[in-house]
Amino acid sequence: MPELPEVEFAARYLRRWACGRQIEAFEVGPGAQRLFRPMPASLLVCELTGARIDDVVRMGKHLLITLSKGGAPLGLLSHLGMTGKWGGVHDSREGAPSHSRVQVYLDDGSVLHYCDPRLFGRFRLVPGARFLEVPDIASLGPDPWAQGIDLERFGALLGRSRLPVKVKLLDQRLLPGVGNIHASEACFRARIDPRRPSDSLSATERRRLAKSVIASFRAVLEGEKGQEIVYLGEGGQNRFLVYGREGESCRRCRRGTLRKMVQAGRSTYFCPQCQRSRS
DNA sequence: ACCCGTGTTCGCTG
DNA sequence: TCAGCGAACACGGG
Repeated sequence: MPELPEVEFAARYLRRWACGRQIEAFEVGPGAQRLFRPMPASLLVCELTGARIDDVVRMGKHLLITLSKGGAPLGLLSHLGMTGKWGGVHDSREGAPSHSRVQVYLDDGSVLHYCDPRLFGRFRLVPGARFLEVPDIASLGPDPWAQGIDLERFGALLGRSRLPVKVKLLDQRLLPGVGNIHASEACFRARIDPRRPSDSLSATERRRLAKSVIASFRAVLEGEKGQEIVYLGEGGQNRFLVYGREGESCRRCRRGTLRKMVQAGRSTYFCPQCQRSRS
């Protein structure tokens, strides 16, 4: 489910559930070994058993669970892939949620379940506290939600690429946390044609795009009042402006019909009327 | 049955 | 060497 807002919710949820708790057991379900590659899951089980959870932070779409064991710091990176989700149950006698792949038994009797039907998520153990040196993390740009967007840097990176701007937005070195939904949403909010080459945007357009990314995140983060996030499908209604709305009339200009196209293998939604090449 | 997919990585090509 | 593309990953839902 995750782009930046969902991962932010997951971080808050985990923080509230597990901070200060000790891990009594860490179990990995059958078939879930691939979540830990290239490290054998058995090694993680060994390292994490008995560790105390200190904090949970988010960097782009990555979750970093910081722990300590015998006074030594330890980090567990969790990436939710496309279908990963964390959930807690108060009592270990409750049945596991569907597709629970990893179970973290805590010292208050509760259990955290990492659920991931497609197994696209990833875990990574980071010894010590040098989290920022992990290549996955080091290559990310500064987090746009936590740290704001550096327009200087944003402009320099866009100016160096001729990729369609919507495709470029998916590059996690730019604004980590932007995914396929918010890339479309941000282009729409900024009234920029998603096909425009990145280096063709004016300074004004780049500023508008940066603000639009934040606005798009904020719409989700403020819309769900800290509850369980419901994205598209299964009961949740579509709260996005263009994503998944092919064929509907544009809510802004009321003239255009929203279209769907494929860019670099991913769906892009846009309004051909108000996302024009100029201005 | 068939197609699609909120993410990332790998291998191939030009 | 590198930007760019498509496939692969694995499974549920429309």
